[in-house]
Amino acid sequence: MEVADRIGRTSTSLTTAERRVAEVVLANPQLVAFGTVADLAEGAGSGAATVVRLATKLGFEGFSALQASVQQDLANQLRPAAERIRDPAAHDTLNTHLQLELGNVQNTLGYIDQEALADVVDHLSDPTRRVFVLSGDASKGVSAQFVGDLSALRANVTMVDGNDVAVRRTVALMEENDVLVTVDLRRYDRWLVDASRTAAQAGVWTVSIADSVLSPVAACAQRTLVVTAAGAGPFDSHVGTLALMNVLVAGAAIKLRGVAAERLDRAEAAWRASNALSER
Amino acid sequence: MEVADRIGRTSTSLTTAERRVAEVVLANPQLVAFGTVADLAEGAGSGAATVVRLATKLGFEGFSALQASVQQDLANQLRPAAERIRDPAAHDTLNTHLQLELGNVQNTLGYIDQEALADVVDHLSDPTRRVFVLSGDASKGVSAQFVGDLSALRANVTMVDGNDVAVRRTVALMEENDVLVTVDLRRYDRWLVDASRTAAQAGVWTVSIADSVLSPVAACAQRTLVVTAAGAGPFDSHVGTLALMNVLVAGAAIKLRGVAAERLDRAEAAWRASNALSER
DNA sequence: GGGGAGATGGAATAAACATTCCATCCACTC
DNA sequence: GAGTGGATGGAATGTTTATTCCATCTCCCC
Repeated sequence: MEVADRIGRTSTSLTTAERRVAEVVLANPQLVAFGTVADLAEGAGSGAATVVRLATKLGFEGFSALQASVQQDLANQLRPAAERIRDPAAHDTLNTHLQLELGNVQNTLGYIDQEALADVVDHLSDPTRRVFVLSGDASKGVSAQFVGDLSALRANVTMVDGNDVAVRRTVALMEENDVLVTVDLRRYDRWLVDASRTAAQAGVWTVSIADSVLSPVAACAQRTLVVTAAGAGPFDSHVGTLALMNVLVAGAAIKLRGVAAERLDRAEAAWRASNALSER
Repeated sequence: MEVADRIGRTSTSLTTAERRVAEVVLANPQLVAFGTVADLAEGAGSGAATVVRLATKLGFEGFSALQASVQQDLANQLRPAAERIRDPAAHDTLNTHLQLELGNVQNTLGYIDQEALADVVDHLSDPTRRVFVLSGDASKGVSAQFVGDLSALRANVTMVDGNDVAVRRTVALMEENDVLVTVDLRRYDRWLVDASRTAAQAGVWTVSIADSVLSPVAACAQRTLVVTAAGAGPFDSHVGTLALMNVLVAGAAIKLRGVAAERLDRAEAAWRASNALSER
């Protein structure tokens, strides 16, 4: 988007009112394309003159030129995606990734077992149960993301991590009422399979997030959620997995509404207090 | 489409010139939405008065009303899946997520600045440069995933983490030839902004992965990659971010082909040796 | 605390525009 | 072939809109 580029390049030299206008332009381009200077000014809570000043500062002849640019962008966006894809030297590699990742999300969320999903969400949002997450090396990052998000909603969510000994100890200490989430794809890590088997035998309720119902972890899990993880590079893509985790977190958030909201508020307050906030 | 309906209903009573105009309206709605009476008249090879007469004949107050109607239609078509989804009480929550995440991937990879992308990949795959990744709290997981994957391809990839002091020290020790990747969305963490600013001032080549070109980190970065992170739950979704990171990793893998392959082989060998592998 | 430079919004101005009116044209009828 | 009805485009008109200018305000520096 031409306008976004220009805003990015000019962003350091924008005044506060101009920045407000720029934000509206980015967030609500239709207001620029279809509206007038006054409309935009009102949307940004600024004067009309500021809008025009921003337009010229971005290198346009005036508001009208800015508007024309946004209109062209939108017109491009309106063209069917099929047409759009082939024209601008659509770097094949990028397009490959796009198709691949869209497929990962589509296949992961599209063919999910809804009953299993509901059951898993139920278990994850039961505050009397502790939740442990066990991840293969390749998916450690997304699993950490999952643990982080879920921790914001409820207590007692733990990433089982560290060396082999630490993992064994943690697993040995799990109880019947606990929930274990294992995340492991393709080349399965032996230690993870062992650990989850041990936990399952101890009566821990186990859900496996895997790339196949045939994965060794799935065998000893109460529920299995299958993800598609096709990657274009040397690694599997965890985009589908992360999308699934977002569904789980969102589901838990709904079930935990009261508790979760309070937790989020407290976290928010703490964040504000410790400054953190950097407006500008 | 409201306008199409009206044209269909009125079609029998249209004069030839009016019909010509109506055809242009249907075939090229952008001309109506973005253009003027004169534009449309020229497009249809008719006079301006005919255009206005058609508008009133269709039951609109005048051309302006017709234009507003077409604009609304287009705006609906344009509204990102994010918004379109939640308004009609579309209580198919899973489908909501699906559309949302597809939109995140589509918008993140679809509108990326290819030049910036190539430049970033170049820097990430330069083995003489050290790579540091600095992430906001909310995106720590996906960033860890990124660091993990990139580490498998090349040496000297570090997640800048720990307490405030540790971060400051690490940043202070960065050199001109280093690369800093910052990942921060919306409610920006102050310490991260500060740290990246410090690094940028020290001459470190910085790339910002952010949700807007106006993000404070983008302001002090050489390059900015913008991601779409619409979330249905209480948190932003990092699915688009992860997809982008996969593109970066895959790009680096290609550039680093020789070195990376050797590293991957060594890792593979180590993994096999320490057992790990559990075929079954 | 006082002075100055830049930022900001409101009002004046000029351009663009939709709308309306009217003269012309065309087709059809008697 | 002349007359009549509607259709059509060009020009006048009044409104909306972008633009420019300027007074006021705010923040920073001395």
